[in-house]
Amino acid sequence: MYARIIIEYPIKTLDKCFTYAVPDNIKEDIKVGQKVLVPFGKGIVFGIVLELTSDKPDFDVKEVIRIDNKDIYLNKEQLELGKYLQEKTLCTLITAYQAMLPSALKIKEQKSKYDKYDTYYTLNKPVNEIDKYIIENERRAKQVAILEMLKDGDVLKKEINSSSSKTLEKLGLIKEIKVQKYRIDKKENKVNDAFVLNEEQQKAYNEVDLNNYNTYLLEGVTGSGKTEVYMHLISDVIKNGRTAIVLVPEICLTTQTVKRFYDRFGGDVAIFHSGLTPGEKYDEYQKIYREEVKIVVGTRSSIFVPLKNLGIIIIDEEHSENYRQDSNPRYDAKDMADFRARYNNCPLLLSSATPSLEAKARAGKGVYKLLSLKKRANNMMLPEVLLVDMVSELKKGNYLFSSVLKEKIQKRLDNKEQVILLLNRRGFATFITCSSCGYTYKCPNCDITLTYHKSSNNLRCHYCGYVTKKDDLCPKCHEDSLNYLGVGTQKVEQMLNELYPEARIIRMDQDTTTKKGSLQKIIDDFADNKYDILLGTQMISKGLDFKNVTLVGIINADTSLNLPDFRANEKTFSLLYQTSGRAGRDKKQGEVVIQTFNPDNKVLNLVKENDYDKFYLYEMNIRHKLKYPPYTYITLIVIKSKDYDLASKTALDIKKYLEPRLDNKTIIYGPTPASVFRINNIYHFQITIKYTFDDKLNKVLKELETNYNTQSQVALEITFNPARF
DNA sequence: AGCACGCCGACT
DNA sequence: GTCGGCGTGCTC
Repeated sequence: MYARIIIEYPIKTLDKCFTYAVPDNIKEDIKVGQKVLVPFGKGIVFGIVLELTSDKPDFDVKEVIRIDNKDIYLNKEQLELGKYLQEKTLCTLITAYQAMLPSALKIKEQKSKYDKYDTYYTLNKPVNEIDKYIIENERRAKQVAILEMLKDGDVLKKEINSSSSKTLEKLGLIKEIKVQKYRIDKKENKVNDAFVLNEEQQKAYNEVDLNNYNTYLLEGVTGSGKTEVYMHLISDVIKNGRTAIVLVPEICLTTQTVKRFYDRFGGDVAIFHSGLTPGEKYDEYQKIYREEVKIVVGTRSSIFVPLKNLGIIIIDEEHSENYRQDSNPRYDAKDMADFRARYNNCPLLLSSATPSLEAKARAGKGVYKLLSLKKRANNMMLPEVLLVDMVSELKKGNYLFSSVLKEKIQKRLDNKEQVILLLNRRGFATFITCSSCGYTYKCPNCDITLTYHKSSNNLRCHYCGYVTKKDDLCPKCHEDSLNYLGVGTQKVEQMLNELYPEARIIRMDQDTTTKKGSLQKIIDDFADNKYDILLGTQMISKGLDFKNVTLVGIINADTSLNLPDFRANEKTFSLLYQTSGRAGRDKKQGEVVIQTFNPDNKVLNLVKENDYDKFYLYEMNIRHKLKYPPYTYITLIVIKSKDYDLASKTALDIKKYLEPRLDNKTIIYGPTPASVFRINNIYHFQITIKYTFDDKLNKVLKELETNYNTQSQVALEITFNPARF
């Protein structure tokens, strides 16, 4: 028998099968999808078996050394999904398979053993013998107590470990056993079927055909109870003996959503997100392999879990950029979900209050089936939105907070209600500029404006980590005119403290949430009313459900509008609309204050109207005129090199290479310096390809990669459908 | 990725 | 004359 194997090195030239002989001693155990150890060149490497065959090759072969772990392997569906991923993103096959596995199972040398065990004591003799011993040794109270306990069931060794237990062990009456312990253990199954869907939810639920592949777009206003619809569908799927995957953007996971799934489905649920340790992920994976769980709730990479017989895939907050991975392999979890839904002939449900224009357009064309929830589940009105003109506020001397917002915050504090404040800081951070000569600090490696950190009085590059200290005088003109420009959450927090010394304020941003569990703690504390004001960046916009929040303030609505990105409007609308949706989720009516320097801006006014459909039509019109997605597709090629001339020359060469080979309706833009031109002294050029239909593209780009990506001084990076550029 | 083979510059 | 630079090519 021979095995066709791909090996662990993610190199274009090794992206093919190598044939090895299978020795007799592992013939019985070897399976397609397994991780094996093989000799390769001078050394020994890991690989994955892709095919087993009896055909003798016409060249000499080496033998497979051993199977790495016969219980862990990629199943047939995963193997095919990996090939699809390779095809979609032009990565190597091994890269695709690596991406599908949690770090503990990756195809490489494993540093540690991940299985975790608890040691228990258990009876080692029949009960009548034990009873006999108890009667004969009545006065040995401790020993008797232990035996009586063990008669009722095994007990953790550490709870009863003593000289008495050791004696009993020596006598052979009791013994130790090891039981694998899951790091996350949710045994209790508090199935709560009591929740009844309202009319709209019921209608959406009825529309979903669980027995066939179809893609649905569930468009539901904030607070309309989309999760309840998922739960009911999943409940049916499980009753039919099938399984479910629910994808959520990172932030939603640490929050109430997961709790709701546990409350509803208990031990049937496994979770996956970046906050888990490798050991925890390993354990969750074990539960799936052993078919102990039926539902996986997790972030992007959870789409690869080896759940068998999928009955539904749900993608919550469908519009989120987080479903696209922006490092290799640059896949879109939605594509992967589509593959798996087809493979398992089950529905794919995309869901959002502000669907991506792509999804909404497909729903409009009937490619997706549209389900809508227009009312909030509690029948509350959507919050009332107020736009405040900051130009005139600035004249009154109100820099960060308008008088309206200040007044409304005070009112909430008086009423013991809570406030959420959003600091929209995308592409906008605290930086230092000289008001005399205009000097700004930039990173010497990356051409990026350095961000000022007040606590350490230094400046940092957020791309490469470069740090320098702030001067007292401007390094260029030597005037004492170095000022802050832009605001960070720390600055806003400081101002809030001055304005409302009695208010309890909690900040939620990168700085305060990096530690494991700290995000969860902030959310829990705020939900418990331990704070009055939650101040945060974009991360507060999604999925959070605090009943006592009646006011949402958006401090600077404009920053994301000015992004150099064709999706700036879409991102802004989604961010503001979703953030507004955090207000008034219970019995009290919510209010939203949006501060802007462009009060006439169309997008902001559509947020004010709470009207996604109008926004959709408005934005589609722009996209149509400018030939942007969803009317076209975009593919981005980034050319990177330490050598400026080489990078720019290669970029030009590539353009010349592509022009005659692509469809003549396809447009090639560039090369231009990439939005971040220099990172860590590596120069970035980019070429943008815009097309509606080009069946040659994938093939041509594949050839391009093989032709150009072998030069070690230049690297190519191809992204289909980039989230941003 | 690693390693070997191979053809041109400054050195004990 | 040799040591060693890293460019090209191969690994079942």
